[in-house]
Amino acid sequence: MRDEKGLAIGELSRRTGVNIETIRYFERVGIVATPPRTSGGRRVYGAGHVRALGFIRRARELGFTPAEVRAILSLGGPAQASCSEVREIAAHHLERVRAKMADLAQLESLLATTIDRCEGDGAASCAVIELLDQYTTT
Amino acid sequence: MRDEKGLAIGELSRRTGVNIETIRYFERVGIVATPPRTSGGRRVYGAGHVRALGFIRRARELGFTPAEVRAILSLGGPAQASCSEVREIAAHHLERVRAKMADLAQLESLLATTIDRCEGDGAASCAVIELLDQYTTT
DNA sequence: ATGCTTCCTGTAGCGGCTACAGGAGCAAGC
DNA sequence: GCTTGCTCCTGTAGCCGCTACAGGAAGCAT
Repeated sequence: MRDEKGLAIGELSRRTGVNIETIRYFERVGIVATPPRTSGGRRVYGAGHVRALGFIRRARELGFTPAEVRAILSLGGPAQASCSEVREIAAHHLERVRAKMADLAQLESLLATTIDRCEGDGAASCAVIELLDQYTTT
Repeated sequence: MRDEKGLAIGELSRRTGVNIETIRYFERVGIVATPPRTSGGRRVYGAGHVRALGFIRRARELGFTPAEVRAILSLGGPAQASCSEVREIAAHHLERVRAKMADLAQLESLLATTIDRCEGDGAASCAVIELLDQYTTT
């Protein structure tokens, strides 16, 4: 099984950095294609699987949600997916990233000024606690 | 039970916006104090609980992790927590927020330029797919 | 007493994995 | 051939932070 065209699951795991259990999990839930088996029942993976797993990993690193990854993979994966559809998914993702950035920026300034107020003087009340101690929805 | 000093769980839920099941869950896992009970076995909440739940909710809205919320509550909650300890937790949180912002900024520009490259020309290969299709760890 | 609402406990589900246990495949050494 | 030792197999249960349900009891108004 040292042929390029037949990897055992452990080897696939090593090459892609994806946990063995996770690979089987991906198969179970339909994220990756079910590989063929040896006569003894062991999974045999090919280059396509290596690519797909690497793809999944990369996409998750880039913050794509599992649902988005699924969507791209269901378009045929990196090999066949249509450029425009993938681009649309990425564009959505970009929007989300930007929204999150805006949220965080607001939060950052709120936290920073509050912490600063607290640090400045040793007044009776703690600005940070006050900040947290109001449950009216923002 | 219309006394200010004795709320049923439903009323507490309504006032704080925290799900009834979640309130009981918080009790089970030790996030909030176990309230006294009526003779019939029903939980009776007071102003302290209202405050604590509101506090938890607010802190979660502000992105504090459950562990951080727990930490602050274990300092005695909004009422007794020490200003400096709370401030330290908040400062850590602020750091994390800033780190995340930096990450997102990088991701944003990567996504934006990649999507843009793809949009520009109808070349053979899709820049977005190429971006995703490399599983070497960043 | 009868209904109606609220509350109680206990248990199971979600997603996205991860971690076992207990058994079988398989290659290599002797 | 047989044992050793690794990898792999299946199935199940655990993690977090909740949420949802079932089946029953409390409590209030009529």
